[in-house]
Amino acid sequence: MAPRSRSKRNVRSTPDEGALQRISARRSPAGGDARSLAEVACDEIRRAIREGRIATGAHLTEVDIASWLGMSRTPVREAMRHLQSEGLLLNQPFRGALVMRLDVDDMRQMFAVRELLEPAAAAACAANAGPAEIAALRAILDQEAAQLDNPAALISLNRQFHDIILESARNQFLSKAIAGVYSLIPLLGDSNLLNEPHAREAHAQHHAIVDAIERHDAARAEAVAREHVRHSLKTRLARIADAVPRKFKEKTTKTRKR
Amino acid sequence: MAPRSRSKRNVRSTPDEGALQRISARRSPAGGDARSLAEVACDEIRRAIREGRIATGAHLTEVDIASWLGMSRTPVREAMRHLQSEGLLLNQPFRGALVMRLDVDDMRQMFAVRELLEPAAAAACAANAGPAEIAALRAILDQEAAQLDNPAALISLNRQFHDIILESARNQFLSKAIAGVYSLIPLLGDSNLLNEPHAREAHAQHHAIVDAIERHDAARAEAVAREHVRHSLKTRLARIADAVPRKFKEKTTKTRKR
DNA sequence: ATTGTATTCATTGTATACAATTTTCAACCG
DNA sequence: CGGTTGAAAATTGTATACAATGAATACAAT
Repeated sequence: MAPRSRSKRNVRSTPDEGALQRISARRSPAGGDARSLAEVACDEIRRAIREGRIATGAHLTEVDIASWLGMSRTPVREAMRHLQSEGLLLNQPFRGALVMRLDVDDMRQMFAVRELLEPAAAAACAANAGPAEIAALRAILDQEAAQLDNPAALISLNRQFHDIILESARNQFLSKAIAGVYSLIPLLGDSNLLNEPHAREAHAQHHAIVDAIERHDAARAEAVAREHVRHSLKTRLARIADAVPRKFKEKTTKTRKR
Repeated sequence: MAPRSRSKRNVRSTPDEGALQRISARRSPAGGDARSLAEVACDEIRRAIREGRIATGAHLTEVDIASWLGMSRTPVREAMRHLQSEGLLLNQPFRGALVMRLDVDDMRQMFAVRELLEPAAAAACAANAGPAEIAALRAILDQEAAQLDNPAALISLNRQFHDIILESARNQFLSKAIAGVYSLIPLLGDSNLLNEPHAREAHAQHHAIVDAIERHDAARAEAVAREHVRHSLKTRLARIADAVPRKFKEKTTKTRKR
C-alpha cells in the first residue's frame, strides 16, 4: 500500500532506511500528493473530459491512459471502472471505453430529474437549516455578487452553494441521487455561468432561495429552486439553438494523449 | 481477457476446435458461467448480505473474501470498490470495509427519496407507456394474484413490476437515481412481502397504478405510487416497533466464510 | 470476386509479487 | 501502574506477467 498519509513523511527512525525509501519514492517529484494513483487517475480523466481535452465520444483504453499518466494499468483500470459506474464512461466490451455522450434528449431527462430533486433539497434545507448554514449561504451570495464577471469563481461558488443546501437537507440518499446527476454535467459542455446575463439571473434566484430558507418557507424555497432549474435548462437549450446553425457534424474525434 | 461470452458457445465449425476450446475452459466446472470473476464476487457478496450470511456491520477484507471465493485479490478488490460506490460497503481505511448499516433515520431518508422518485416514474410511465408495456404489467398483476402466499415469487414479480415502470418512464437519470436507492434496500432486512396482509395491499395498489397508467392518468398514477411508497414505509416502521421489545443488541457480528 | 477460414492483433481479466503504511501489541521506562 | 516507543502483523496500493478472448485481417478455395 502506498499513499494515504496526507503529509506525514513519517517517523522512519533509521536513516539508511530513509534512503531506501527514497529509491522507490513516489513518481510525483514535487512534494506530498499522497492520494492513491487510482484517485489521481480518476480526477485527471474527469478533468480532461471537463476541459474538453478528451472529447465526448472518444474511446479510451487502459493502456493509453496508463501511458499518458505514467502509471500501471491497475490504478487506471480502477479509475475507469469507477467512472463507468458514475456514468461518465461507457464500457464498450472489447473496444475500450467510450466517453459518454449526451444528446438534447438526455439533457432534458437530466433536467427533469434535477427539477425533481433540487427543489426537494431546497425545501428540506428550509426546514432544517440553522443559523450557521444560513450565514454560509449569505457569505456565498456576497462573493457571487462581487464576482459576477468572473465565471471561474462563479462556478466554484455555485458548487459550494448547492453543496451547502444539500448538506443542510440532511438526507444522504437525496445527496447521492443529486451527486449522481451532477457528475454528468461536465458532459454538457461549457457552464451556463460563462453567460453573464444568465449568471446575474442565477444569482438573483440564489438570493431568493436563501431568503426563503431563512424564513423557513419550504414551499417558497422549493418553488424558486424549481424555477432555478428550469431557467438553467432554458439557457442551455437557447445556447444549443444558437450553436446548431453551424453545418458540421463531428464524428468520434479521437483526442488521445501521448 | 477471459469471460464475457454470454451463452453463445458459438459458431465454431470444425469439431476438433470445439474440443480444444473445452480444454482451456473456465474454472467453474459446471457449465458456462462466463462472467468475469469480479462480477461473480460482486453478486456473491451482495447475495450474502441480502441473505444475512454477512451481517450489516461486519467488516470484510480483500484477502478474506478472496479466500472465501477462491479467487485472487484483484477481482475481489474490483468488486469491493464497486460495492463501496454503490453504498453497500463503507471503506474503513485500514481496517477492512464495513458493511453499511442503516438505522431508522436512514430508512426514513431513503423512503423520502423514494416518495419523490417513484411517483415521478409512475407519472412518466402513464404518459409514455404503450400497449406492450401495459400488457406486460397486467401479466405481472395476474401472476402476483396467483402467488400471494409465495413471498419469493412476489419479490421477483415486484422487482419486474417496478423495472417495467421504470423503463417505460424513459429517463435514464431517473432510472439510475432509483437504482441507487434500491441497491441499499437489502440492508433493511427482510422484505415487506413476507407479510401477507402487506402483500395483498401492495398488490391492490399495483392494480390501481396499472389502471391509472392504462388510462394515461399521470396524476392518479403518481398519487397511488406515492401512497404505495408510504404504505411500504408504514409497514416497515410497524415491523420495527414490533421487533424492538427484544432486549438484545448485536455488536459487529463477524460473519465470515471459510 | 466473394465467401469462408485460419492467423494475428489489440484489449481486457486474473494472479502474483512486492512496497508502503497503518494498526496492534508488548516491552520498557518513568 | 500508566504512558511511550518500537517492532511485528495486517492491510491495502501498485507493478508486472500471463492467459484468454473478441475483433481484424490476410489468405485460400470455389
